[in-house]
Amino acid sequence: MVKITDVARRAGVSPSTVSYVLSGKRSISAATQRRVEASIRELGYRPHAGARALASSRSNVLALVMPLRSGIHVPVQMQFAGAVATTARRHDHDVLLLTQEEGEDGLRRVADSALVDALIVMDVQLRDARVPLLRTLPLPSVLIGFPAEADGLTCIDLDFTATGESCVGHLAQLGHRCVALLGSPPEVYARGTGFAQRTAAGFTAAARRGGMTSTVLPCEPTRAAARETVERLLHDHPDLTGVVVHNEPALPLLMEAFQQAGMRIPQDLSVVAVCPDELAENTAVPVTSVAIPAAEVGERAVGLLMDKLNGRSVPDATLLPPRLTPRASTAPRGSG
Amino acid sequence: MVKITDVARRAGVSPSTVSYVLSGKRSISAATQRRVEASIRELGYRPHAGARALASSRSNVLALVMPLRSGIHVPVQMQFAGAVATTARRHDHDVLLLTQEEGEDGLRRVADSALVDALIVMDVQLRDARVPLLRTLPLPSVLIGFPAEADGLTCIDLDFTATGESCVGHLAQLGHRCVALLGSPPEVYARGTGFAQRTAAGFTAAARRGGMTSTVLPCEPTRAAARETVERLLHDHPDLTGVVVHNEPALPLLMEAFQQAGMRIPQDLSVVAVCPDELAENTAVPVTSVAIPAAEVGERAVGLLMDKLNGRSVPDATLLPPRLTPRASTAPRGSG
DNA sequence: CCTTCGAGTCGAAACGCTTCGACGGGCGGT
DNA sequence: ACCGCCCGTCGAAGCGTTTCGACTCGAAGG
Repeated sequence: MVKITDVARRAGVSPSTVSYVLSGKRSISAATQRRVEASIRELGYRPHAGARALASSRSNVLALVMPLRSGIHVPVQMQFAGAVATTARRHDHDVLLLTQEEGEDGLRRVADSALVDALIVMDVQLRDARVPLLRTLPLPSVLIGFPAEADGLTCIDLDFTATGESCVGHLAQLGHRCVALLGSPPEVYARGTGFAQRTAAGFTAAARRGGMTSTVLPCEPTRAAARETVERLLHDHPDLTGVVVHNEPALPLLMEAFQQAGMRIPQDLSVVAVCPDELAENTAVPVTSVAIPAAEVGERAVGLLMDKLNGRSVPDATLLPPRLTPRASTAPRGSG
Repeated sequence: MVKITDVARRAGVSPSTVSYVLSGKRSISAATQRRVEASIRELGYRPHAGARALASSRSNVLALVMPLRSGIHVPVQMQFAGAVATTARRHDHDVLLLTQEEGEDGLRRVADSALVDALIVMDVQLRDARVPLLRTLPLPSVLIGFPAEADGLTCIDLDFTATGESCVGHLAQLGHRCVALLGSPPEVYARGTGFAQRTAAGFTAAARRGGMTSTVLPCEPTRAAARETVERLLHDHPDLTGVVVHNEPALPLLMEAFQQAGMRIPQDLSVVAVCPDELAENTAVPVTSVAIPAAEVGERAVGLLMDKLNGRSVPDATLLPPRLTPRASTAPRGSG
């Protein structure tokens, strides 16, 4: 293994000088800098991560806590993780993957052992057991999603309230008066998952403001559940003309169920979804949708964390505005 | 921060004794052991990961290299990653997430800097640029998938050749004589992805052995591509009665396209898929399928790595046998 | 009864890096 | 011409573990 002393000897300087070239924490003459860099390159030197962490009490690793719970859409999570990983690298950090298998102890473990410098916590619940723990840990963290009590924590997410509102707004503009939200499986609501509840809240509030009739129904992502949900919905609300679907895997199933129930899309029923564009573009009828900007959330989350690590102050809450893309699944009421 | 000297003092022993209690590398009297463990517990001691890595030249972290390429099914990857993470923890290791963004340099970086002890490399191509590099690295590694030249490397995967054969076998048993394989998008074949090619090889060989007519066609996971592929297939092979689909996102699209082309499943056409059970059970007609045992692959991969790290010898190749689950999408030929 | 051995413990030397204080030499200000 | 400063560099002291010999017992073996 080539170490800093080897680099130093070859460049004719002391190890500390090499270190300063690497970190830029003291000024170094251009000539020395060049020699040291050449030496590093020629020897293929890489600082030993452990030694560095020990001496500097900075590991340059951040933990990504992915619960991998049921009922959440995996591709979105993955897109997010990918963005976190590549953005972290851009800031010279690596990413340690933590699943919820370990629970809160896992967080404490990596924090106490100084394995990581900071935490990114995904899939935050409204009453999340990890949140009080995060408050006590000496490490900076960023949450994806908002717990009920978010004060003092740095959180970021798509603005799901505005998302719900924006979907309703779109339908309202097209003249729809009776709308429904078909959401995540019941377990997701039961867990108190913020994004599900916020979408529902925004949806309901906007519908009420617009004087529209509205319902919210959870839905399992199975063919049978989709059919049953649709039947119940149409039975209870015969004048329904618009739905918002916030449940990726169920979206195609629900659309099919509506069509089999005799509702043509968009002639009889307008559909808006909260889902990735890729999915929205590949359903039987391309779906008007609001995408979750997973990549942007991931990037910004890392950015926030870096700011905190570097002592810069950051906003407590970052809400990304929804962007609705109209497609073929929505049309003015009565256009059939 | 509480350190090993604190623990030692409180237990009335030397730091080295604490270390030996922790590692079990020397025998310690039961009494001492108890006192040390109590001390650890009471102080909430966690060894500093960096210091440990420096002194022992073992970081207890392994790298998971996930390319995040296009055309591969994300949920399966994720299931795999989850299994790796939890299994690694069971062996007292953590997992560092590496995307392909960094390319081969990323591998070299984490290896040279001693950030990780070992590598798990996913989505291996037949001619993979990372493979020669892995040979030169001093770190043990396990590949998920098989490159063209696998000698000297430890690889594990579902036996895709047998999978292709098994699907054909199932169709043959039902009396089908003209079959097709609808596979991954062309880009996946173009990259020389082992699993795609092996399934095709097994499929074709088994069909030939059985005296069946067979075709292999790639397919993009879009509605339009699915329709076009199906039309072409039915035009070129009017006597087609069985298909194997090895392309998760395209599966529902293809089934729909077949039905719209007038082929009822399973009366006119039997369909076998290579996909997760969850997907197979939620298509319009539940699909006979071979699932990719992602969790098992992940677990075994970590197991192999641990064996290598501990100097145990391991088999070069591990091929998991396919398990075909019959469902409603396959029936004897001419049963309609 | 003396030697030998192993079990149990300790002290000290790494491990490879960062960082702090110090130092020499050139420069500008007076 | 002198003082004080800042720039660039160095040496040495850590950072918290692990691990290697060495040491002390008490027990087993001759």
